Amino acid sequence: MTDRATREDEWLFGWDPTPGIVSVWASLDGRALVWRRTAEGELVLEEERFRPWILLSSRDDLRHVGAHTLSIEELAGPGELRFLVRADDGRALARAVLEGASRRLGRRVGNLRELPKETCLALAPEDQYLASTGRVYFRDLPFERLRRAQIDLETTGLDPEVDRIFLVAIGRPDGEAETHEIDGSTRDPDAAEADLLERALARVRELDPDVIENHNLHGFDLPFLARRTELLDVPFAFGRDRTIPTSKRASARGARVATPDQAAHPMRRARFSVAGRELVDTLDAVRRHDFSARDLPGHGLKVVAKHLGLARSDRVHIPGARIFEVFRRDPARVRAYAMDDVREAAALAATLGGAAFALARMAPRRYERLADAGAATGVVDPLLVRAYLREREALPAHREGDGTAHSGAALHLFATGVATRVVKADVASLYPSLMRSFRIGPSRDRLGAFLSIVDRLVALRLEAKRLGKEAVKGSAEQHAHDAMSAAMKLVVNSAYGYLGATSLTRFADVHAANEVTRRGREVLGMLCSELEARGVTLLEADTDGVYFSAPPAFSEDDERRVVSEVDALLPPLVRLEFEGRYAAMLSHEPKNYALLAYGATEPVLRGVAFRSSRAEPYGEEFLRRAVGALLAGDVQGVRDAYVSTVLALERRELPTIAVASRVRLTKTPDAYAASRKQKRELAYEALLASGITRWSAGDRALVYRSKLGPRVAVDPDAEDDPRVVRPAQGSPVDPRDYDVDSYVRSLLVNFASRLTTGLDREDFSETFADPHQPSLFARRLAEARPILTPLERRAELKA
DNA sequence: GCCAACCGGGG
DNA sequence: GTGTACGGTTGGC
Repeated sequence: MTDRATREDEWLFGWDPTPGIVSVWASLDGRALVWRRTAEGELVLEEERFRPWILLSSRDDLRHVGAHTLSIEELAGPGELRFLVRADDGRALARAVLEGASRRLGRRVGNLRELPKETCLALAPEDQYLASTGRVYFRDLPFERLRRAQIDLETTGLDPEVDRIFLVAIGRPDGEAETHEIDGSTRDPDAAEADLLERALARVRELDPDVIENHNLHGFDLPFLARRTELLDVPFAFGRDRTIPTSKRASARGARVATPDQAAHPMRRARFSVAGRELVDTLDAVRRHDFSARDLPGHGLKVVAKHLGLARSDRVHIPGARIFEVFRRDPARVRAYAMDDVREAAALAATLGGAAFALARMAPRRYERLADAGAATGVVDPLLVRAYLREREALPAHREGDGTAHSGAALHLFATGVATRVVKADVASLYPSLMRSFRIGPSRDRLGAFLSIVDRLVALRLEAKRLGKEAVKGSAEQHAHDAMSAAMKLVVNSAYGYLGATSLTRFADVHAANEVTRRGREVLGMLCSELEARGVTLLEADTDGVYFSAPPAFSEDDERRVVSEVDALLPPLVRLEFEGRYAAMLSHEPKNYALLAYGATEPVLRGVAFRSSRAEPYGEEFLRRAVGALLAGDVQGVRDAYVSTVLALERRELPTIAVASRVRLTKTPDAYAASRKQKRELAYEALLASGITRWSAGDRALVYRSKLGPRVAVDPDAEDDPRVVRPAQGSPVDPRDYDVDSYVRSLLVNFASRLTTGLDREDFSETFADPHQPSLFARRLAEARPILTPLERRAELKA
């Protein structure tokens, strides 16, 4: 009997030591193609045999089958899926089960997936192979030894039915980039494009990468390439085994694909898959990263590369809609642009893709699947299935929820208005910590594998973080430790989601999930009252964090002291951390607030009440100034911001664009003409009144209210953007004919109103009084102070 | 104006 | 044989 620690290691990392696996392609006939990279870097292909297997809840459907064709093993324990059935050929195995089920049910059952999922578990062939052999990808193979390539298409537009591919950029395994482009001298554009696609695909096969990467690879490049090759009759083949065609696999975030039975499955989505290469989309890595980090300004390639410091400072920029037009004038510029793109995609894949790489060394699934799977269904569930199989323990059947509602986290708003000396404290990884501290796991997990996996991942993560810090900055070693840490974090944070996902995961347990949130609310409530007992004023608390205001006599050390005093009272493994301190906070509504950092003049605004794309620039600017002044305790400054904005409007000192709002046009001219009788819409009225009769759905415009009605303004920042509508030629660029009364009113109603909680009623009226009425209390505002109003304690449950 | 549905990306 | 959450934006009444 192996000891518990060794078994737990096997649950997490598998047990077969085969090194260097870079791709697996298995089929139900029991054949597995395994591509490996040797220590010398050479690629070898090994053709393996394995025994396909399924798990059944009953052996009844197999009574008719002779024992020599397949083997049935009854697993231990109370789990419903207790018969492990194996055969040399998985298709024969499926046929036997289906024949038995058809007899029993008196109707034809054509596919294992039609059987209720609580009676049958049948994995994809690769998953069967990896789970039963204990093999995993990339053992002893550092990320740097993977042979990676990137492929990026430049097209005339976004629709493969009508647009063409005119350039293909390829990032090579040696780190260089190259481009292939259409032969413009050819008469026949179809032949020219077909020739380009043939050359590009041949080049990919020649470079022979283990992994193909790009940003939105599965959402754009591959489906576009698939459709163009189909239309042009070019073989869409770039795998390592040309006898195996490029195939599709169902994937919720794949591209929509046409199915023969559109009526039955109208919205099928799929991703492409090829034998011998892993197709990895950096957009998945970006989304996964931002899911926990929440620090990215967007998920586009350029903006992420820049944010992570991966972009060359002089990289070429071309707006998407203009790429083809630029190519015709200046092809060298587009080549440089496309090569910058593949280099950034390669850097991004290396920086954020490490987590999936680390997961592929643990979970029994293909690397490309671990790169895009949700962590709960795609990583934790396969780990548990392999653990139960390894222990010869029956698996519990999938079970729908019993109707118990999933309860949520706590959200409290304790006070509104302006507070000073603000501290933010929060509990890191609250839910995993509670699960570990109180041993809350799925009730049907007889092996205790779930909590053991979470415990080990937390320990491994701490170790990886420590090693990452010790490693040389920027080294491959540091990268590997950081990736490991990111992968562990991902899985640990998904553990709670796993419990709650009753319709998705095998061991889901809504009662356990509710116990976690209940403990979470308890901890939040306790830390709030303990903080309050130490003399601070609570402002807002949400799930795992709290904002409070320290008394004037407190030093920063005192602030830190109360946080650590309260930390000491929390359950083991649950740690309250001091996260930050701010000079002031305007608390408006739950999750709508402004913070002023020490030494800063500009506040940080959070929540829909303070930021909206529809807000006109003059109002946003006013709000920034006014909130900044209010947070600094300068009520006269708020008044000054208001008066100067009103006067600037009245004197027409503000440019027209300052009062204009950005709108997106969704209706075509015809569609609006049809609906105009029922309802007039400001944006389209502005277009018509400005003499614009032609635009397309998806275009944008700057719209404002003039004295004579809605008008379109000229956007100087979008001068050569073809998707931004501009007024007829000859109209003034900045007419400043806006409707002053309307914008003065809007300033009060839509912007000044965000400051009501920070001032008492009289001060508010005084601050926002008509600038032309002489005040009766000229001196009052100099002495006015912002206010903070404690609310009756109210607790709300989040949905 | 309010709430539900949708989106996030790619040329 | 898949499946995030969340904050912001759009679109339908």
